[in-house]
Amino acid sequence: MTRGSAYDPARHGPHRVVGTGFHAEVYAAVREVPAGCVTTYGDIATRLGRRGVARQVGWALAALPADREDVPWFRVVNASGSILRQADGTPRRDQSGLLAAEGIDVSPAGRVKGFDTLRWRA
DNA sequence: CGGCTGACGACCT
DNA sequence: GAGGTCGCCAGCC
Repeated sequence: MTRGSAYDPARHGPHRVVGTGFHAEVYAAVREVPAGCVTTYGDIATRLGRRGVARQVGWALAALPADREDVPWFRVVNASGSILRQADGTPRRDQSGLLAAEGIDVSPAGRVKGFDTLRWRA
């Protein structure tokens, strides 16, 4: 992300509404995920009728402003059931903590315990 | 218009 | 499980 392809508040500002309807579609889909469940980027993409665009879903969530607390982004994990982590292992946001608040355990390695049974599909 | 980057995923070794 | 490859496509330069 050397040239601002990903969401960068320093460049775009926290209030900038990025893109067209795509982001809104993603956010709407994520809001449908019930508390205590998890889903994947790929599932969101499929739910939007855009199978295979999991990457764009991730892009949209990366652009999610911090004040959008109505979007439970932390319930979205990758297809392996792993949560967000930076290269150094420090979470960019406390995803495991937010999940724990809903009764979802995350292993030290960053994987949702019982992912297969907690996984929610539309 | 061309090139580049990804909070990804399926598949292969 | 751990790595590498390729495809996906929106947004920015």
